[in-house]
Amino acid sequence: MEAVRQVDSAPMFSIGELAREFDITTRTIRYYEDQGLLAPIREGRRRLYRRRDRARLKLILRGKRLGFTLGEIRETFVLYDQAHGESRQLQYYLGVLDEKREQLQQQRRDIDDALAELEQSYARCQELLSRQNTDGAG
Amino acid sequence: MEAVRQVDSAPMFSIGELAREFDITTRTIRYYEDQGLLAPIREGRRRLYRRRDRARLKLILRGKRLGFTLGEIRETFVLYDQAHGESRQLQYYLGVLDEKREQLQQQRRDIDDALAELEQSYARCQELLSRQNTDGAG
DNA sequence: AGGAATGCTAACGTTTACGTAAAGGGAACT
DNA sequence: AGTTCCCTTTACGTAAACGTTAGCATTCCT
Repeated sequence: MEAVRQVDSAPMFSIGELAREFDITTRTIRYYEDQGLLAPIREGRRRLYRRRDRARLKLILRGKRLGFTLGEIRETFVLYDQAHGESRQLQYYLGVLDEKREQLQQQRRDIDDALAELEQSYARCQELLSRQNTDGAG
Repeated sequence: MEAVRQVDSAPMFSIGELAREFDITTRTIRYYEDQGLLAPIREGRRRLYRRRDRARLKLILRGKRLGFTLGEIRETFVLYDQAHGESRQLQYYLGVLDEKREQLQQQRRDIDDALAELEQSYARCQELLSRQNTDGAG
């Protein structure tokens, strides 16, 4: 047997499969669960990850690539899950989203700046090299 | 006297001034120096930061906003400072820059994805609210 | 001159995000 | 039956990035 599957044929994953797929350790995945970021179902003692668990893991890893802490990532999950209720909750959620958008846009500006500077360095570097190859050759 | 200045009128900053300007603690700034990221000059025991020290601090903070570690940031500084020499160094530097570009572009994709999802959540949230205001009123 | 503000070093404390054993259960291959 | 995987919990260890406290020197203000 390769992939763990349920009777209803909904795709399920073992912790090892996910670890291999995303190139992280099983320890890391368990730690995320410990921190309230994942909630796989159990088959006996074993963890079974559904599609949505796998999707959340993807979101966690993307968040990490962007420099967010696990705490920040968890908060977005909690908020998202709570955003199906009263008007006050929804209003609050909208505010949080506004802040997040601000932050992401700032990050994009930072990235664009960094990329621009990188290209300048790249060009200067190439110039130096081509000069060395031209007048340094004997 | 407000800003610390040298005889030659080159603008200099105290650690406190920089801390206030960038909304960080002096401890943080000293820590960056400890980690080899900053190298202010001394006037007796006191640190004096030149324009380039301030510029580096800006770069550090931008790097941090993008989720880079202080170690990664230091490496870019070291490489940049060394990139004025032999062909081999320059070649190596170009390779590093290629990797950095890859990474930054990945991050931009992540951000764009995150922003797109955020806008979807935003729209759904607003829809829910407008519905509540419409058929919930009476 | 006396106090407040600023700066210094040294050192211990703290949070985050895991790494790394240790000790064991259960299935499967030989 | 023995070994090999894969999974489990528990728990101690660790690197990074500062926070915090202590004790002391300067400098500014009044």
